Amino acid sequence: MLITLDLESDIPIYQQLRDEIVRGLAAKKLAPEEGLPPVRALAQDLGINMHTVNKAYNILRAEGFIGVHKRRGVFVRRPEEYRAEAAHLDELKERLRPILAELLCRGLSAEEILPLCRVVIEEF
Amino acid sequence: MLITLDLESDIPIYQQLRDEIVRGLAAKKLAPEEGLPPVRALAQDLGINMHTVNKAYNILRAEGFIGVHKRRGVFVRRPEEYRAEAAHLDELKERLRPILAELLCRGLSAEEILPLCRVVIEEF
DNA sequence: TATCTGTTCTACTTGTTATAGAACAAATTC
DNA sequence: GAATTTGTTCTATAACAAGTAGAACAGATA
Repeated sequence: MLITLDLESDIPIYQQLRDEIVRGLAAKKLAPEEGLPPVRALAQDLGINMHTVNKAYNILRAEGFIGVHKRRGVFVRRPEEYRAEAAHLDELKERLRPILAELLCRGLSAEEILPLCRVVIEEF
Repeated sequence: MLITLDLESDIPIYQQLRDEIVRGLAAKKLAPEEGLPPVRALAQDLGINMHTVNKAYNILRAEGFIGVHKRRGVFVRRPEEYRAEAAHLDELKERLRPILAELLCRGLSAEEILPLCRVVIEEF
């Protein structure tokens, strides 16, 4: 799976890495039980620090997306294990709100925004 | 217009304030040409520092939403002056992507996600 | 036993966030 | 003209986050 980072971005590297892996899950480019690279190897690959990769992995684990075995390393959990619950939906709606607000007040209608969302979804 | 801030949040105060004002625009609770409170008064009202308000105002101005007169203060620009252009749409799609990806990989289909977006839009 | 895994620890640098106070320039009001 | 109100700019400080670095640890496995 290809991971792209922008080291110039004002989005933290660990956040970008976390987002890229979630994107891989959405696009089904990461299968359940599949192993992710060791923190040291991935850090080397991406040209970043081991601790930065570790931070991304820890967030993903806290979010339920991955699990950790000592020695076997990090692996993707099964989708049943991180299905959306009410709390997730609330938090995701909170994060959607400011973006949708900006689209609205920049003159787009709901009938223009929803197809735009569909396009983004279908790009995965 | 009511502005709510969460000083405990990990989202910076100036960002929350900026988002609240954009939300006010989306909800049409802020009319074009309407004046916003002076930085000192709003800071006092919200219990935050003047420079924090000023930072939010500067972001909003850079984004085209507000204008500044010396002495008359800060005012809302007309919607024609900040209509979405291609660059805006690209940036907003980028910001939507990780959220929609998370909804997808947590098991929601496009047919569940789009109505959810509609609900958020209709709450303004 | 040796090795590979994530984890934890200290340490340091850099940049961001938020606060504070002072002073400035422009525009308006008296 | 003088005083006032506006955003702006400056210096300063404290707290925190991000990223890097190196070392050491504990568990699992070959």
